[in-house]
Amino acid sequence: MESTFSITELAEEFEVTPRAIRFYEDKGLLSPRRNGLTRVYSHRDRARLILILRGKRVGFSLAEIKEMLDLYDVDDEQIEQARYLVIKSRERIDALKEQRDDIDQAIKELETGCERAEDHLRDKGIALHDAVAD
Amino acid sequence: MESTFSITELAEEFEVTPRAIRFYEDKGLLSPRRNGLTRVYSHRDRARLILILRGKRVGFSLAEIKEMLDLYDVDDEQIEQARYLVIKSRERIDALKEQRDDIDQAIKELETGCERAEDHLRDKGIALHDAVAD
DNA sequence: AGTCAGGTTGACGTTTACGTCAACGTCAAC
DNA sequence: GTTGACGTTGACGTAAACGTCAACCTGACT
Repeated sequence: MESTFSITELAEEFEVTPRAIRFYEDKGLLSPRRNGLTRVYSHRDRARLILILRGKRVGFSLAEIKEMLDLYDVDDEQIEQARYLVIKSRERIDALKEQRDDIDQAIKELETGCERAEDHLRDKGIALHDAVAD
Repeated sequence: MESTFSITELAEEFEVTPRAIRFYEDKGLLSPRRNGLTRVYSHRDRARLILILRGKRVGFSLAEIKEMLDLYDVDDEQIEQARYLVIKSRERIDALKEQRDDIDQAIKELETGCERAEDHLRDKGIALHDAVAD
């Protein structure tokens, strides 16, 4: 079990490009050690990357993720960090629920329009089953 | 009941900016008549605008909306248009459902992380109710 | 010596749907 | 005759998160 990682190792493991990882560093989310110029990632760096990607999955911006990670560093007992995380998570959950409602609404609209179009087709000629995309 | 509209009238009615409406024209989604330079919108133009905004609401790109509108024009009995609409709508519905699943997944992840953080806070000191954002 | 795999730093390009000027026209009202 | 409301056309700016070069270095193998 290796104790350090190269940029492409991490990139492949998590299916992101090296460019993306460097980008996160640029934005202050990562700061791996260097061997000369080459980046060398510790397990801690790897853990941070996991947190970054998890944050992205649930819709946080890189800026928000950075704030959380920064708190995680400064805050010894992670009290502020935990509090911030709770607040932000609740905000995000609310936003996501709204987004989900919007999606449900959109699906309804689409289904209505779809049925109307199908009726129209049935009227003019029955060729619905031929409706395969090119 | 007026039979034509100015750009700001439409903009206000549908709560978009004139800039947006001109943008749609630029992209070929609208082509109002002109009185000199000034744009004059008919009921038909207004109807198209409604379709554009509905399309946007359900997540179609302007390019996709344009394709539908173009078909609507060419296609006399709207057969191709209806078929295209059905296909695209189904695609969109599928994509939206996936998106909704992603959101549900994200909410779950957030709730888990949230609970963990709350436990941590409860461990260290009870100050959860003070956790109001600034 | 050559050359390849892997790494590096800029720096500009991409996407979408507009926002935000600037500089100008025009028509009616005062 | 000038003010004001409303309109016009460019043209550049914006957001986020990278993609995509170019030009370079460096150590290992052949």
